[in-house]
Amino acid sequence: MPELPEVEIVKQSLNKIAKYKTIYKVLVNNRSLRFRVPENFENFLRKRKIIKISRRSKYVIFELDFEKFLILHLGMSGTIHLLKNNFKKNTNISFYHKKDLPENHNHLIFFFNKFKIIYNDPRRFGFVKIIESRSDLNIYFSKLGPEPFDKNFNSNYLKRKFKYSIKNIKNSLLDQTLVSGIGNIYASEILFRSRIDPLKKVKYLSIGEIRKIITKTKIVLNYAIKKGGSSIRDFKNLQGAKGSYQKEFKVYARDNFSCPNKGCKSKIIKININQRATYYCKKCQN
DNA sequence: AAGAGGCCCTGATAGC
DNA sequence: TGCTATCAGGGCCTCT
Repeated sequence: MPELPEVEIVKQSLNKIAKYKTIYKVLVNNRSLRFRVPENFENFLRKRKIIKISRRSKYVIFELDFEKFLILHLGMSGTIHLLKNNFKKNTNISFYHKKDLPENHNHLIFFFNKFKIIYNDPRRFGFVKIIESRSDLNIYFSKLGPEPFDKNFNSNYLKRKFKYSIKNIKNSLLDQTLVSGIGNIYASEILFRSRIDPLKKVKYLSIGEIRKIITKTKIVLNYAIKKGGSSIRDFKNLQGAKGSYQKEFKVYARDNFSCPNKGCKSKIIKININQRATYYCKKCQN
């Protein structure tokens, strides 16, 4: 489910709610997430204060007191839900009503004084991890490439990385060690707006094409954040409102629709690149 | 050592 | 309707 924009929305919502709050209890209903939730998870988090919530790539990072960290990855189908202990109207933040919570797969519940944060994940590709120090946190993320908005994600960097690589550009955009945070939806959207064939080998990209990819990446991701993320199946913000960026999709899941470029009479086609659906216009992207 | 493919898992949908 | 097959937004691991 979640790519960088969706995780960013989750992070922003969590900060509004849980910043400076203390977790007083954790309940683990199911330890079999992507990685097994450790036996000491509940005890470790009990009575810890959250200093702030941040994001790196598609990971949510809870910074706790005494320089400890909790990392959360939502995998393909993870969602976060807020539940107020005593639901009241007229509060300045709207909470999930209990009836809107999914019935199953509520694997983790974090109890706060006035609310609960619930981690739900049908496919269980998501995971949590405790990190014991800031240096361990840096080590954990050391293999990730730059954030798309980072100044290190620039044309010199990509030129160097692409010079001898025979990989296609679609797959390269999904490579988290090259640039972190882009997933399968936004990869197709970025390449359409850059007018580049997703199958093109990166060593053959011109400097102009490389610059275009960088610019369009920032534009697409930024705009998606502004629109509250994409809700293909089930992505909602923590208050249960859906994002709306899926309405802006030019190609993703739009096979057999007409190409949205003015004057182009081609249809959007769907192909598989390394087992992942890829959508593009053969006429505009080459 | 880069790059491709398998695999973890449940649920929604399509096709018969 | 009810079965089976396919596919879904991620990333780790293994093999070549």
